[in-house]
Amino acid sequence: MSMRIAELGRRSGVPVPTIKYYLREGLLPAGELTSPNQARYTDAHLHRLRLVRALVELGGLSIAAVRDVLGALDDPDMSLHKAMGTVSAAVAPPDVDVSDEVAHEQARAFVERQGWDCPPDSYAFKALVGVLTTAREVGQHRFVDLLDGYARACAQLAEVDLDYVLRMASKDEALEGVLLGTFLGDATVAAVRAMARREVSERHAASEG
Amino acid sequence: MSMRIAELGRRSGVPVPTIKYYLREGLLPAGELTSPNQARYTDAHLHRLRLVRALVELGGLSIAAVRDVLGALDDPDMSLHKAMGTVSAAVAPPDVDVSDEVAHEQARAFVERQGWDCPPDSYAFKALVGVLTTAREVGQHRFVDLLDGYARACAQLAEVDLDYVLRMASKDEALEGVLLGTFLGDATVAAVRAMARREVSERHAASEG
DNA sequence: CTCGTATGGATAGCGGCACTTTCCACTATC
DNA sequence: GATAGTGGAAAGTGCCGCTATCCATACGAG
Repeated sequence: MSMRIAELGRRSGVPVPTIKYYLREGLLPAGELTSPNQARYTDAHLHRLRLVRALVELGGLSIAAVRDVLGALDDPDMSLHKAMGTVSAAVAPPDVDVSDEVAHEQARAFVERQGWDCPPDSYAFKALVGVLTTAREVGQHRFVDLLDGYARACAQLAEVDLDYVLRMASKDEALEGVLLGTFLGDATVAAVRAMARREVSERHAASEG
Repeated sequence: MSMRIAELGRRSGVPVPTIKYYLREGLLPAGELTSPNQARYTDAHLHRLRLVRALVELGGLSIAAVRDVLGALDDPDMSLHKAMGTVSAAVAPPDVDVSDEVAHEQARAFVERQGWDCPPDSYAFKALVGVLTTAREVGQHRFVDLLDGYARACAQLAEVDLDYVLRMASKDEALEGVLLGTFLGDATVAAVRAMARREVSERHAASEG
């Protein structure tokens, strides 16, 4: 279905000037020009626009990060594996301090213990080192002991995620599934974790007396 | 140990003007005045300052949100339960759209299925509705099917977290543990999840051929 | 005692970012 | 032919997390 910019705005809930801004920033492909100052937009534009908003609002990504992620999505040579890396890069805070030797060693030992193959220059590894560094700085010296418990739960999460992606019909769909799965998944885990913690703590309080 | 503002800055790595800014914003209690323009700061200030940086940098909280969270920490009447609510509120994006009836029903049914007691006006519930709404908007209609799998993993995470907090000696320590556990935990889960996903997808690729 | 440096406190300024506003010549539509 | 909408460019806005500048005063080495 074809539409003009006003309808695109109405159907997405995004103000027209903002859509123009996204077009300018390359987050949205230009519409098909029918005359020098008239263009038509399709459902694909609407879909992409909703995707942008989801990344910005739910994922909290900057405009530049959204551009990177969408670029990966549009790249025909993009594998699922590489796409995950791009997403990790986009989510990661720009400056993680990786200089803490102890935290680095804790992370390395953890990865080894799990028998995982995660290179120290990957974003995931750096992110973990950053967290462990922070934990040490704020005096949570036992925090590192939680990692193995977390790993078991996360492995379970990964199985669930993989199953979801494998049900996708096309590669393009799977790519978008991975991308969204990461953001939606992180947000979902945060929410469900809060619910579960509440539940577990109440159960504990009840059993105490 | 007692120090002046320059040393506080040096030991925390935070510029002195920024510390002054935090003092102004009420994120850090004033030092003890020894004369009209001289004050002394203690290790408690240093600890608090590191906490603030962790919340800002790792948790991505705004200054106002940090103030709320720290206020909860300082409140002598604060229970672990209430503290969790405050933290959830601080992490939550300010404006979640909860008007999607279908998403709301999906969330309600999920909570009921789990046998959980999570009121629809809690931040966790609203956050989940927001995620499900977004999932629907971007066309991930099967995303809701992941919830039960996530719930099992999150329950496991919650057990691990609870165990960690129960080992804390004092209530104050436990409060700070809960607070930091939420932020550190979310960041850790994101990082470990990325590692695990990578691992699972590689294992799958290997078994395929 | 002196003099350079540091301090607390107040006020103003800055840079980045995600939009918004304004303008224009032009076009579709009523 | 009047009115509203359009693509495109450029400048402006508001917020936020600092950062810079000042000042009267206080410390601390010599």
